[in-house]
Amino acid sequence: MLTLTTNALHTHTSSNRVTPRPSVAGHHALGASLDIIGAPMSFARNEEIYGEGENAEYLYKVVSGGVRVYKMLDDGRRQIGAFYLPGDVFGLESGDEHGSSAEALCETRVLVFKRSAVLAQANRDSEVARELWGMTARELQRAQDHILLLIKSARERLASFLLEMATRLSTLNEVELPMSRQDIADYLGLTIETVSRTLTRLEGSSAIALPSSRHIVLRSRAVLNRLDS
Amino acid sequence: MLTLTTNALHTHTSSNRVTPRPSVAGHHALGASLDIIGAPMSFARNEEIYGEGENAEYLYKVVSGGVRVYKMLDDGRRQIGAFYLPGDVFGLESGDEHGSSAEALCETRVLVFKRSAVLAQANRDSEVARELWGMTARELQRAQDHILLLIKSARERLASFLLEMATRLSTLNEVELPMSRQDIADYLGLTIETVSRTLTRLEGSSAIALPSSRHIVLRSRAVLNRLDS
DNA sequence: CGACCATTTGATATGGATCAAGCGATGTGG
DNA sequence: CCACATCGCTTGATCCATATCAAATGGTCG
Repeated sequence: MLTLTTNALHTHTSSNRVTPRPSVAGHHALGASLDIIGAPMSFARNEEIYGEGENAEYLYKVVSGGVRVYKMLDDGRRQIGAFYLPGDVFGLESGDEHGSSAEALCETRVLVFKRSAVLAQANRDSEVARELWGMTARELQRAQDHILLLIKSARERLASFLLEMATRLSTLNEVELPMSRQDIADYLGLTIETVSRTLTRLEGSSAIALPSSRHIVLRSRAVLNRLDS
Repeated sequence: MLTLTTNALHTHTSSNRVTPRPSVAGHHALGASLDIIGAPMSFARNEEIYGEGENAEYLYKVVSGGVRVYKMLDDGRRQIGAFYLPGDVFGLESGDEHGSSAEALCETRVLVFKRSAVLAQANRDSEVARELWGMTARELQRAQDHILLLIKSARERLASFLLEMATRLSTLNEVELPMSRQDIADYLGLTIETVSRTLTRLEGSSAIALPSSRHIVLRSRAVLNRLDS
């Protein structure tokens, strides 16, 4: 397996607060692959990590917080293609430039890796190459699931979304959402009002509870799974 | 570059009419990669090429005709994830089983390749491995564009669709669609009636002409591009 | 406390879905 | 060769889910 681990310091393209850390010895070669070392870095809520069209010089792994990756349409509509949560790798493009923009959902720490270093490693080690391919394939899988989401009703989209978040945040029945209603709306292809109303109705049917707007309790996975369609 | 060419005979998993052909000597190693040989095969309109969940033993390249790849939701809704046209490769999955089903849009000829052979080749030749990764990346790109499509209005979706088809069929201003209105609807996340009405309206605004239902003339790319949003 | 931002709630509008019928092309059996 | 069934597509009438516009509420931070 390819493991992208903490470490070392590294300069990033822009004027961002880099938070270097002492080298941790805990990275190790695993099977045929070699770990690659990343520089820790922090982003404030809504801070841009990279922009669409920029040179894809780096690759990122979320340590804490969360990231939205999105595209804008000329008229201002925004489509969030994916959310990345702790443990997720993002920014891996096959072309030389980013096809989307990325921003931090909230105070977020990531590890930054030089794309060229990773690609060089892949050239030497076919296990690493396979792993990179696998990452792209999983992204494809995710995109295809997203397409399937977008043909469902608002209720179904929200149910799917909540179940997905619970799984990815690996919390059993409680979700602490790192993103706003607007982010959810732009991910699900809905308006903020529809998201809000739909959540309220899900609460009404006691599928979920909403102790606070970002904190959601999945009361009945059975119901949500059924709605998930 | 990895080139998947005609050739050889090969048995396919199921009882399909295989149309073997004499070996053509015209495959050649290109750069670091070696060509791989595929068996020609034909499928009738609406014939299944593979089903969701089946073992992904083969990989396909369209020679003529067209293919739809789709997923079904439990309640019968169908989402077409992609259309494949002459020159396109499909059926390449990272996992061992197909995530979608594939069917011929019309009488279709393909070349069939053993997945295991292609993967073995990729192991030997990192150029081939890179090419496979690139194919997956292009699929991802396509899926992301598809997501963007699904948040647009019906008119925009149709405009984008027609422009895409014209490009992919590499016809300047005329498109001979290989797929039905229902296929288009399931690709665009609309109903057949909306597709039909929207095309009629596009004709009304002289953005297109409809000499016959499958034959569409792009009268004004300017208008279509604008609608494309 | 007051300003600001995120979220909810309400009233109304609308694009696309649904239900239903008609139409033209294609094919089949008598 | 025609009568009729079938299929794919279009068109019409109506309905409904979600968008839009607008305002109220609540939570957070200086």
